[in-house]
Amino acid sequence: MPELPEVETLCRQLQVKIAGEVIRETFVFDEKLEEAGNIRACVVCAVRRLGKTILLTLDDRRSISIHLRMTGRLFWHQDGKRRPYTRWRMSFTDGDVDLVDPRRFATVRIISTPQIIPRNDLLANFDEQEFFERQANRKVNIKTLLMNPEALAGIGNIYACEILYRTGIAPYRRADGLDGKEWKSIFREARRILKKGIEKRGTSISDWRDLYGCPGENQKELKVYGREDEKCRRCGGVIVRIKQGGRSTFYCPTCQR
DNA sequence: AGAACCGCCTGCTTGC
DNA sequence: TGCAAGCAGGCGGTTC
Repeated sequence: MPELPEVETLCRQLQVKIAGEVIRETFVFDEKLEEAGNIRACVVCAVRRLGKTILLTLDDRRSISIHLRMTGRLFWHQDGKRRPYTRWRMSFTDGDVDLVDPRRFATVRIISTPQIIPRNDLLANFDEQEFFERQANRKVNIKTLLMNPEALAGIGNIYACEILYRTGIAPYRRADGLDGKEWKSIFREARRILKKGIEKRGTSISDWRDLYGCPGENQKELKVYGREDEKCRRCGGVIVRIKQGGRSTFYCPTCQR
């Protein structure tokens, strides 16, 4: 599933491919995405990432806001064909960008270009002070907080598990029980892991593919996610899986306290 | 106010 | 083998 590194990978590829280009037309193949039709002859001025949202700024003060949720993918092609589960299309002079999404969770909205950029993105203009004021004293468990898009942008289940493993913090710890040193290590490791994920062009554990259909390489870097009952690479203990807020959390009970 | 839970979706896995 | 039930999960909305 696309998280920050996957979306960043797509944005970089889109930047090269469509920034400055004209959207000739958009096509809707799923009535849920109806509002994303009728874009005609608009220039894509900029490609930006806001957390896991892809923002295409147009030349008419509007933006196309794309969120891939679980199984959404963007796919560049020049054959004009419609692959299975294609829900929406942007047509350019020399090719198309298709939204392919089997489960139909992905959203495409046409919005006024936002002027205020949130400051909860660890890889952008992160506001640490605001984070401590508004998030660090909450009673939720740290795993759930890491995944909360209001608290931190772009971190989903896979990267949340990996970040906590690398910091040695148990996922069930309450956010308000963490000390300054632990928060520091969360920020540091989160940045490191997310950057690594971008370098590796994302985690293709299930169906993630980039704009050209290529898998990423980051799945080889995973230490806990999807490794229930397997050995911890650090201590040799067994990785366990628990449920938090309806979602699977993987962690090492020995290394994470 | 803030934490927990629900619903949207559908392909894949599991169990009988 | 075949079919139904269960599972996966981001996140906005609702409920507790």
